Amino acid sequence: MKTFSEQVWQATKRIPKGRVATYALIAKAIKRPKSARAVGNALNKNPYAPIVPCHRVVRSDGFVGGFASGSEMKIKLLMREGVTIKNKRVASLEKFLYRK
DNA sequence: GTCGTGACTAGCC
DNA sequence: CGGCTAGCCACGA
Repeated sequence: MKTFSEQVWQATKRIPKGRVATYALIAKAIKRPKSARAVGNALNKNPYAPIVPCHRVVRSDGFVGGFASGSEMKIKLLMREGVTIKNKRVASLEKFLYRK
């Protein structure tokens, strides 16, 4: 058990390619269902940029919030992995949502 | 030890 | 349906 942030990064790393997860989902995965905000904070500071697929984490409404590297880049990456993005939002989020 | 901030969410109007 | 408000949490100053 390390810092909250590290748990977030680990949870994010296990997201399979072609799938996405929401901040709330990550928060729940690390036993902190109400820390969705803190989750976003952790990813923002994430020192494992190339290791942690933070681009696979979106908001609960499927909207691709802001990203350290730019939302546009993330969207491009997601689409490349097979995720459909529409107007900066994940189309059929439930379809691509990663469920444990 | 307290305050302010942010990649959030759900509820209300 | 769209916009706004309040509640949450972790972290740095």
